[in-house]
Parts: sequence; structure tokens; C-alpha cells
Amino acid sequence: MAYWLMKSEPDTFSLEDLRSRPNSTEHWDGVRNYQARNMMRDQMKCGDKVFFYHSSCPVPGIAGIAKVVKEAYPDASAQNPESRYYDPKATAHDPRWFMVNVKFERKFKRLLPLAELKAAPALGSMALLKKGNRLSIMAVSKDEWQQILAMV
DNA sequence: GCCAACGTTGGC
DNA sequence: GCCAACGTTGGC
Repeated sequence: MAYWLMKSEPDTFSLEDLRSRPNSTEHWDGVRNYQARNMMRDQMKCGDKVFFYHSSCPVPGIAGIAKVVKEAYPDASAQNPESRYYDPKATAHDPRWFMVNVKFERKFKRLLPLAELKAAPALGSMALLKKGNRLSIMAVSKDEWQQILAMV
């Protein structure tokens, strides 16, 4: 089982939004970065755990935990001209973009702010904290996962 | 709103 | 294949 971190803007889709979906499950559409896509498509497996990260908001940070409940399949929004995620180069034959389904697992007692993660010496090499890393999906090591859980 | 750090596009 | 221009992300 692997660990991940997935970013979402809470104004668009928050952890609470995920919880309120039918079966607390939603498809993670809209990923339009090849590195992030490849991780989703090639490495994410059912049962993997995900830190749900709130970005572009007053206090960015980790809100809680979700898990992968369906492995990669074509992201239909890429083929929908009405969608903000529409990509004219995506076709039924070559979907180009993929998504997984994630299910709400739990919300932390408090949001764990990015500033606290940055201040934790044990997390010094975490991808999230590397300058210039804007990937919306990244791998989290088991050590990092456990360190972060201990901070909540 | 600013801006650094990317990633993507397209002319050549 | 190079690289300038442009677009996006996301913290601050």
C-alpha cells in the first residue's frame, strides 16, 4: 500500500464536499499534468491512502484522509466541451487524461497547516515542501505519513 | 495582486 | 531540437 497527497482548492472541492458525496466517494477529475497523471494511472492502487490537501486558500494544509477506491480510468471531462477541463486532443480512442475514485476516510481534528509542516525538521525532504513543486498529486513516504499523523 | 517556478506550445 | 512566449499553480 502506498501513500499520496492530493491537492484541491476547498472553494472548488473540499474534504467536506467529498464526505457529503453519495457513498462519500468522488472521481478525481481535472488532473492535466503528465507527471501527476502518470502517478495516478500507473501507481495508484485501491486501498492506497491519501492526504487531502487544501490549497489556494487562507490557511493551506492537510485537512484529512481519503483512500483510493477505484484505479485509473479515462477522465470523461476531457472529452466534454462544456467542461472547464475540456481538452480537444483527448478522444475516446486516446483519452489522454485519467482519474481515480477516492473515498472520504476521516477529517483531522484540526487542519494541519502548511506552515507547521515546513517547521517540522523530520519533513525536510518532503516533496510538498520543495521549492517550486506545484504538482497536484505527489507521493508521500511511509515515514512522512507517520510523522504527519503524529502532528495532528 | 504579485511573482517564482514550472510546464506547454509553436515557430524556426 | 532549441527556446521564447505564454499559461498555470499556489504561497504570500
